[in-house]
Amino acid sequence: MSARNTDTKEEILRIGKQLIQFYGYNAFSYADISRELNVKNAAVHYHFRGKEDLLMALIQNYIDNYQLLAQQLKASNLKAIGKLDKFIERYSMLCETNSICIIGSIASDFNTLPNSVKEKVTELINLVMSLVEQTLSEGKRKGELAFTEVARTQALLLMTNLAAGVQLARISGKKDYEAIRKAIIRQVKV
Amino acid sequence: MSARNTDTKEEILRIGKQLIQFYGYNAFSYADISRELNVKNAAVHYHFRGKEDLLMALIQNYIDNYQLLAQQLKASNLKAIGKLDKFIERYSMLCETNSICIIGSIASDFNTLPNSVKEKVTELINLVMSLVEQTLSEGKRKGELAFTEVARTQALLLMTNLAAGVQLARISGKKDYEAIRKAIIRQVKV
DNA sequence: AGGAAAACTTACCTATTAGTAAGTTATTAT
DNA sequence: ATAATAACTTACTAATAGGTAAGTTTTCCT
Repeated sequence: MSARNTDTKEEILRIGKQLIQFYGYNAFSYADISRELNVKNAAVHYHFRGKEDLLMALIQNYIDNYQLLAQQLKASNLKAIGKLDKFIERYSMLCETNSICIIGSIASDFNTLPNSVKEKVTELINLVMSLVEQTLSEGKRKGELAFTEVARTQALLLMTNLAAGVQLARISGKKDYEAIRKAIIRQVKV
Repeated sequence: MSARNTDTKEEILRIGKQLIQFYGYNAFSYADISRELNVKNAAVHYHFRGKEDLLMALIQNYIDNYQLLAQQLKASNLKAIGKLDKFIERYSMLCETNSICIIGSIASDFNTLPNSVKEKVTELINLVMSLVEQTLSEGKRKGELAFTEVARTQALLLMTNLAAGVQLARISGKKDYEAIRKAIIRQVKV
């Protein structure tokens, strides 16, 4: 038999993330994951009892990841624009692969999800929103950014531009995403 | 037997639209429709051979609807802000029922759809985008609106704010949508 | 009134989905 | 070395999905 893969669990998460961002939560199955990993679907169930548990772990992964980003940005000596760039870059990468952000993907399927997942998504949204909002308001305070809306509203505008930007890019092309990306920066530049 | 319903086809479209906006394309089945209509699922297949055909008809419905709106706005003597309001109102109504726009819903499932549907969605997007873009540029020309981006980019920003706005509202609440809606207007007001 | 066409129902089918119970193999700790 | 545990596979479910063929009922047209 082939050598045992000790990080199947992480591989499942990696593939699950890819699938949800490319096809959507209700459009992929455990069979898709097990096929790509060359294991049986029961192996996926071993690591994540049900699809709901996998989704929960996936969202938690995102939360951990954004918490890490928040720390890194705090520790860095980047200006506000640089910090926003680091954030926006993630969406640009999604766009490259015709994928959409997990928040947008889940938002579409939101009404089919159990409450536990809904709450976890809310946690993720709150984290991302406060990261963007703080970056914006701190940047404004330091004179590195300029905008007229309150920081929270400006963060909402920025977030929705990005989230729907990658969605739209799938349909009408990547140039539209690029136009949005540049306009976002112009909106907050001094 | 009960009286025959002669507009089953339109009812199917109505319910299908509701389901796709509330649950998403890959999360509803013909059984959901037939149950609500008190017919058998074969009856749904009689009117729309397959799910793909139903989706096509649904998108065509939207196209017709937006073409009508474009005509109505052209024929009206509303100012640009008033025209935008008519457009935005549609999203506000979606938000009220925890629904999202069909474009956002389909964008999430885009990579699972056959090419015929993809092309039809592109047609819809182009129509909506040109409606918004024209309203914006005409408003600017008449001095009723003011913004610094080119009209096409401003339309992209507005569209993405709305599309993701209703998505976000599902998760973080309707107040966020309201904040976005008001900010959109401020962005283009003279 | 009678026939054609429309609008269904009945009764299937096949594929897939999420999931489980029980057994097997490999790894680790003692 | 061995027992426990982790990481699987084998071999199933039951439910649902999307779909079809053939028959029945209703409506429309003449």
